[in-house]
Parts: sequence; structure tokens; C-alpha cells
Amino acid sequence: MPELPEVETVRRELEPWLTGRCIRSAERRDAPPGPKYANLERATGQRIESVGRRGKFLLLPLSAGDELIEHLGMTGVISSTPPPDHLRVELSLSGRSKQRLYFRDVRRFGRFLVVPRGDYRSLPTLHHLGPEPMSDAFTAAALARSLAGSKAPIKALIMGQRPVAGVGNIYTDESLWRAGIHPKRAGGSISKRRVAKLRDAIVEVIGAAIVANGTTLSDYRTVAGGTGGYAEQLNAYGHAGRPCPRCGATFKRAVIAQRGTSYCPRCQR
DNA sequence: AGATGATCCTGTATGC
DNA sequence: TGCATACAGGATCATC
Repeated sequence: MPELPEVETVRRELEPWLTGRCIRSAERRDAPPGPKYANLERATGQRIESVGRRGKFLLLPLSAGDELIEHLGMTGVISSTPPPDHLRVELSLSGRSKQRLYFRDVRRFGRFLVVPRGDYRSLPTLHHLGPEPMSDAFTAAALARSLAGSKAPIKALIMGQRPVAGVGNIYTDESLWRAGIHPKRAGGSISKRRVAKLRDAIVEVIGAAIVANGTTLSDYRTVAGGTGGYAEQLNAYGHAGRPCPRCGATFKRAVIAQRGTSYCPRCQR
């Protein structure tokens, strides 16, 4: 499941390849028209000025005032070689080598669309996205402000992308385990000290996962087809029924905000 | 307005 | 072997 570290890994590969290239054509392939692929044709003839990222969204400003937005969803993979199936979008690029970009997305939760630059009204999550976890803006005080007064479970709040950008199911479970916070705990009820611990845990987990090129469990691949190496460093995600590496208690499983959640019943309160 | 649950989608795993 | 069912979870929308 691509979260911030996976998307950042992809961004770093795309940047030297795509920056400055002109899009010769942008075509929807095996997918019906719809908002997930809106205005793709507008990309034709525009130059890619840079390859940026906010949370799990790839943001590519184009030379005629538009912006190409890519979101990998659950199973989205960007590559420079044609995939065997489930090809949704194909870009033809200027230049001599690696002239095509392919977007494969088995489950079609991803998006690949063009908007007027900076106009994120059609993408409410991006429009209201919280601070980047690796930026100076993501402080303990900012996180505390964002959680204040909320009765929703901390897991649901973090997954909602408002308190912090780009943290999904895997890294939420990891961060809450590290900070010793029960995933069902009401966001507004967490002490200042604990919130600060959670902020540090998120920064550490996301930072280490970026270094490892993300977590490959099944679908996620880098642009070159490689895998991420953070899976072996996971301490909590998917560990239900196994012993907690910190205290030895058996990890429990719960469903919170429609997502499988594993946590240690002893050291997460 | 905040919180909650349903929905989309398809491959993989499991049970009978 | 075949069939049914459960599960995986990004974001968005409807409904309290």
C-alpha cells in the first residue's frame, strides 16, 4: 500500500527522468472515462516543470498552467516498461530514451488527472492536507492543536490526512506502537507528552521507511521494478497473534475506520 | 460540523 | 476441482 515513503521513493526516481520533458501524448487505456482520469488530454504538448509530492500525491506542474496529479491508490505502479495488464494510462514523452511512462493499477483506486495548477477542489483530501511529517511545520504543538477536542479514535484521525500528510495504515500502526498509544484512544484525550512522543514516532518511522525505499508487502514496486525493504523492520503492522517485541504480550487485532489494526494490549494504552 | 459507515475494485487466500 | 466467502485499504460520499 503506497504511503508517503513509497510515493517519495517513486518521486525521487521520476524527478531526473521527467523534469523538463515534454508530454507528446497522454492517453487513457484500459479504464472508463471519469473523474479519476479527468482532463488527461490537456497534458498533451505541455512540459513537465518539476516532480513534487504532498502526502501520497505526486504533483507535476505543467508549462501551460496545468498540473498533472498522480495518486497510486492501493495498487498503482508507475514504470518505464509496459506492464502485462491493467494498464490505465500511457504517457508518450519527448527525448531519446525511456520515452514512455506507464500507469498500471489493478484495483483502480488510483488517479491520474490534470487540474489547473494549484486548484485542488476536486481532491478534498489534498485540498485539506496536513503538514508534511518531515517538515518544520510538523511540531508537537501543531499535532496537539489538530487533535484537540476530537473524540474520534487516534487511528482514524491520523488516517484522515488532516493532522499529518501521507501516513496510512502501515505507518499509523507502527507509530502508535512506538509511542505507546492505543489506536482507539480519543485523539483529544492524549496527553501533551504523549502527543509529542507520537510526533517523534511518526518522524522516525517515516524517515526510516524512506531510507529503506518503502515497504513492499505485495503490489508496491519502484519505477525500476524494485521492492522496498522496510517490511523486515515492521514491529506492529500485521503482527496480530504474534508477541510484542517490547513486552512480549500477544498483539491484538481490531477494525478501526474499516481498516485492520494490530496493537499491543499491554504497552498501548 | 464532526464522526461513522458504505462504497469502489480485483487478486489472493481460505474453507467446504 | 469448483464455488463461495473473506480480506486487503487508499479516498470519497452519504448519512447521521
